[in-house]
Amino acid sequence: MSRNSSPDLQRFLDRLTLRSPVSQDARRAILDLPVQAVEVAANRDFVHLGDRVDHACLVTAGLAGRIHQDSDGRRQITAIHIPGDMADLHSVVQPAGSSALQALGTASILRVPHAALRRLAARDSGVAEAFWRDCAVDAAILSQWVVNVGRRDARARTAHLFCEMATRYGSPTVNGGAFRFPVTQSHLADALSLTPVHVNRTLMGLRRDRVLTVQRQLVTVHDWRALIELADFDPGYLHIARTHSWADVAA
Amino acid sequence: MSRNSSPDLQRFLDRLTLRSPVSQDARRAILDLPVQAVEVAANRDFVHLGDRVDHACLVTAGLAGRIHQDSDGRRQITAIHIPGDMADLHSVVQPAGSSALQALGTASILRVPHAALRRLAARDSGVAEAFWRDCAVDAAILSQWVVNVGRRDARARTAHLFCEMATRYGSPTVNGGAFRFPVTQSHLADALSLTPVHVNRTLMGLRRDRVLTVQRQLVTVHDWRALIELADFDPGYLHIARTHSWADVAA
DNA sequence: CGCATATTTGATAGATTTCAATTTATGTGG
DNA sequence: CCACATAAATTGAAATCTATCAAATATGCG
Repeated sequence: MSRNSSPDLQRFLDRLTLRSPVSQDARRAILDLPVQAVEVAANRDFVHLGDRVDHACLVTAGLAGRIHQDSDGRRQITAIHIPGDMADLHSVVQPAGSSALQALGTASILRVPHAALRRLAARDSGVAEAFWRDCAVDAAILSQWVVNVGRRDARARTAHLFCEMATRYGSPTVNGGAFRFPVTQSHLADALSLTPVHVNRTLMGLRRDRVLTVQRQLVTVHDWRALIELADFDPGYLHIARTHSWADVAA
Repeated sequence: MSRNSSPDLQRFLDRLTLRSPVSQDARRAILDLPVQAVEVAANRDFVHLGDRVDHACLVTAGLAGRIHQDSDGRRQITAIHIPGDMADLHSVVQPAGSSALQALGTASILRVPHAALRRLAARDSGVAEAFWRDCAVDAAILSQWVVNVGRRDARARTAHLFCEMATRYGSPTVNGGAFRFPVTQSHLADALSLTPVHVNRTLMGLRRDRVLTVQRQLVTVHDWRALIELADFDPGYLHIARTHSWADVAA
């Protein structure tokens, strides 16, 4: 277990600070958190179904998905985590998970012991609140996924996922409308509750209509306005306070 | 704003205690929480979309639903809360909601000021953890809803909702397989991402096959084993520690 | 180059929606 | 207690979206 004020912990702290005030002491403590680096091969679980874990997983590279699987083998991804996300911060208060975490493509993880996180939260109620708040945002995202999967057709659903991911990645402000999103169409199908075949057709439709293109793992949005309109997307639930930039884009 | 050690706060405390250890001091403090009672007419929002609230809502009678509505007017319920649930405990750390809370049928609510809840959580890290944990369970339920809506057909989906609600109500242990669930088929449709017409047909199918009957607002389960099997239901995610009784039923 | 994985294509089947109408419950005032 | 108004549940037929199955093509990688 190493202690390193790595850029990875810094990124986690930045994410936290985006939504909650964090004291100077707490910042230092977070950057000093003990961590253990783990590399995970593509489509490998790094938290298994039913495991009782004693650490949370900070994604530092690649993507992590929360995977549910029913007894007939049907898969459903209920969350996608990007670098800087603590994929299972909630495990601090609920170590026995009812789902697995899997690398979508190769991924790098930093294990952070629950003990250290708890100690931090117990000592500083501001940190406890910040952690709780981040979990609340994850829950808000989950609500949107229910709406997405439940009430939008394949096209709108797909558009909405791309809107969400773009916003979380910091696009379009960052790269002028393109962002790397290293998932396969099968992963998308698992996240969108569609079949891979239908994802393919939906993506082709979006390309045909000059809304966006997905090539390799690069998503290029040609028409943000159309995409947002299609998805009926309102970024408020992400609490990223970047709404203004969206307004710019959609204006 | 009255202070009453009402049975309603007691029920909330019981729910909390089910999942987290709560100190004697904290128990007293919770029962002493200031509250304001509100009656809500059927299908009326008591927390409006976009509202910034300064209190959380404890359901004391009836049912509360978290409602999302897209720009085309399609409705989706993303959570159903029963008496004893704090329907928006997360609002303590995230007062600006992206969804509304609505009474499904007439409901009674107790408003609990955020200020009082925060004060409690800040003073006692055990309480903070208990609150956080309850939110984590709500999120786990939400995950299951994504799976439900995304990957199960109408019949399994409906069965799963009834399993969840039965477990949360404390059935089948309590009433030998029957529980009051005062929602209309339209409400069910909104929760299950189906049309009211299809909910109706699905319920009739379940009745025909002697799995369960819904009459008025009473759900009577005739064949728990079949229901659980249909739903592919595993109650672990609810963290109610009542699994043993399910085993009895399903044995 | 050749294998494994990912994407694309076509045809058909099925589940659920949609629309429109009817019947049945539920509650209320006379 | 009945008559009425309203909401809820039920029914039928047609339309639509998405799944399923099977196969072909493309792509990445050793």
